[in-house]
Amino acid sequence: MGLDDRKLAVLRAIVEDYVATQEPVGSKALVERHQLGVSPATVRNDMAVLEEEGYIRQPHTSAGRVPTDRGYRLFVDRLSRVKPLSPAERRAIERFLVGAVDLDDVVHRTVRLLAQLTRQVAVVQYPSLARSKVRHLELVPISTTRLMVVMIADTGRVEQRLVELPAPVPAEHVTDLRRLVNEKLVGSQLAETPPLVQALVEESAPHLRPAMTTLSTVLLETLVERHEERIALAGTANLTRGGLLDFQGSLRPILEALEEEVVLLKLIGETEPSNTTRVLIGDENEIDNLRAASVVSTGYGPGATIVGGLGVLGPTRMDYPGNIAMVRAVARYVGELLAQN
Amino acid sequence: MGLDDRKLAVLRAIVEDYVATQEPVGSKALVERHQLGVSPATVRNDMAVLEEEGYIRQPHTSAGRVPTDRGYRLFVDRLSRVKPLSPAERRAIERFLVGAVDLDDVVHRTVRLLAQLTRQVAVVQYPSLARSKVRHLELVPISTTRLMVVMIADTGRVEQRLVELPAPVPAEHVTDLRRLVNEKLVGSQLAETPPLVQALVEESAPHLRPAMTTLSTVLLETLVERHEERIALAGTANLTRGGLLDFQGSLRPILEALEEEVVLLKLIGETEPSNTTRVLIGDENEIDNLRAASVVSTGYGPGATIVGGLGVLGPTRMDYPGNIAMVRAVARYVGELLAQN
DNA sequence: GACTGGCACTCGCTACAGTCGAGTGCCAGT
DNA sequence: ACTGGCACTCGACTGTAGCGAGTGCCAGTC
Repeated sequence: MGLDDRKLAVLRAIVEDYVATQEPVGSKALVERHQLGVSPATVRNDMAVLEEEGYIRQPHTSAGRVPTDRGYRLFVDRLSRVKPLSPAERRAIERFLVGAVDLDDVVHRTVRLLAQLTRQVAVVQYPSLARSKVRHLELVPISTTRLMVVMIADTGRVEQRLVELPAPVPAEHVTDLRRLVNEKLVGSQLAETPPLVQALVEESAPHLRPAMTTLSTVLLETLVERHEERIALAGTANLTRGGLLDFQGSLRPILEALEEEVVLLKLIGETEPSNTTRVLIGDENEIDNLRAASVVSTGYGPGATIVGGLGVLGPTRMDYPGNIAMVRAVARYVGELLAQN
Repeated sequence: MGLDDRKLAVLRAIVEDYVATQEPVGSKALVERHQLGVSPATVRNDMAVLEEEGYIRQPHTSAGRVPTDRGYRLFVDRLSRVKPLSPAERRAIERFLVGAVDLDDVVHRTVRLLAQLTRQVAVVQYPSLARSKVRHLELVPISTTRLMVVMIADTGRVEQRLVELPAPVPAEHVTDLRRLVNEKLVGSQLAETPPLVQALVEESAPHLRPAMTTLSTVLLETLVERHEERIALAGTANLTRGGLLDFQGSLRPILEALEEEVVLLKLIGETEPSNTTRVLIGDENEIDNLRAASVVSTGYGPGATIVGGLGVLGPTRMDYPGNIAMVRAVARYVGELLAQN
């Protein structure tokens, strides 16, 4: 399988042209627009090889070539040149993110920014609770048998939940509970909380036992098990660009997938290695509904740690180098923002 | 202008058939499917009148008739018969809403339920802060110069915000601040808070003044002015049903509009009169992007008070009676749920 | 042996003509 | 006031033809 340099150059040219024009690209157009230094006929031969190897294909016999998922993959892995952000883009990022007052605010601004820059659907995961540390736990008595538990994480996330106590608990006891819970849990990673919470129940004085027991149940339930992850989404209108040519005519499956938090988490939440950008192209995607889409995602967080993921989703025919650059840049800025916190 | 009973019956039949089949309906089909008791020719005469009056129109000369926005309006106002929920639907509502642990949970379940029942896009506004009363304000010291303010509303909503203090404040002072703020504000409607907060600053002891001042600014800013309203959305995938025939072929403007919180609030947030369902049909909509859509919305809240709005959005060609019934039913159930709180 | 020019061929796209039929408007008759 | 009948309109569909982009292949050249 000789994929010499020129064949690779041809593939790169095909991808770039197709992404730009959205139309199958033929041999003649190719030599005109790129300095390949050979004749159309030669390019045709190369194309035949590329097709045989599965990197490109013909929509119909008398049409130009279009990259396959495999072609995009090769392009992303070996052929794309890094595309530096324009000063305007750089400025847009800075301007957009200053003045955020809130974690909510940061996340919302980020997701809108990403959608606007890439002109794709943007997804941002809130800092994962599992990766956060407890900064403070507040117990607010609502009535004698009701307690509002508020957990503040070091990433700025705040979760709250109402607790129904089995029996009335006087204010002093609440103070005790608050002290105990904070002593034990503050500073610990949420994912490692369960044994600590367990110990808390066992060690607590008899008169606090019942309250502490229900409290612990709720803590575990809310903070560790149940929908601990949140997601923000923006730019769905961008799916309609490219007039139904992408996504083989129906946005249905895409929109459906975007409504499932679980799916989105799978897409951008799994990004482990920092500094790396993950690119999923078409079929590589495990979610059936998204077989016609590509995802560019990365992790973000203060400094080198990663507390969540963010990324964009669009047609396989997307500007990979550009999107990768933007996703990276935005992730870096958000990380810095969180570090200042 | 004679719109006798039969003409109205004809209009109703046209609307019902068109909504069901999505195809222009002709005179012959009409008399076959409905017991109008007259011949197609007579119906044709009636149709001519209805068209002249602007209730229906012909997409092209040799096609059947289609209702206009005005026709739908008349249908909704005078012709539609209430459509009682099926037992299955009733059960679905109940099943869906029990087991909600949280306000967040209630809202999310509600919006998904609505989307599923109506097969349209569903929108639910979180209980409006402006209409809520303060139940408790908690001040959590994060460091000596940072305070987390947590506000718990009687509707179950919880808002928090970080405050940067101008100078370090010792723990005892925080306790004082907490007491003062709660004494003054608990139980008051949020919309009426500003003067109270103002008074709070003026009345506070000199040593608390600086802290109270910044605190008050943040309180006003977060709770009254800034994005006090939240919205949940579901069922956007339903827009793709009816295969691009609705919305004249492009979902673009609709999706764009749905991303703007402000727009959605305008749609469902304005619903004042309880017990009433508001129906906006096509052009009646003030938002240009939504000129091809209809909105059915109503207010909800515990008992007779209204704390927020909810509704559905879909093509003008929608099942108005059904959607009205469902929106109402869901609003009532959610109200009951909130009342139990 | 690699590249090139030339040529025959494929096939989707567009335009055009013709037919079909659903649906209409109108009118004379009951 | 309603009805049956009839001429008419016009979109949808079908089939044909011509165009042209693009290909594959082959013989020739460096």
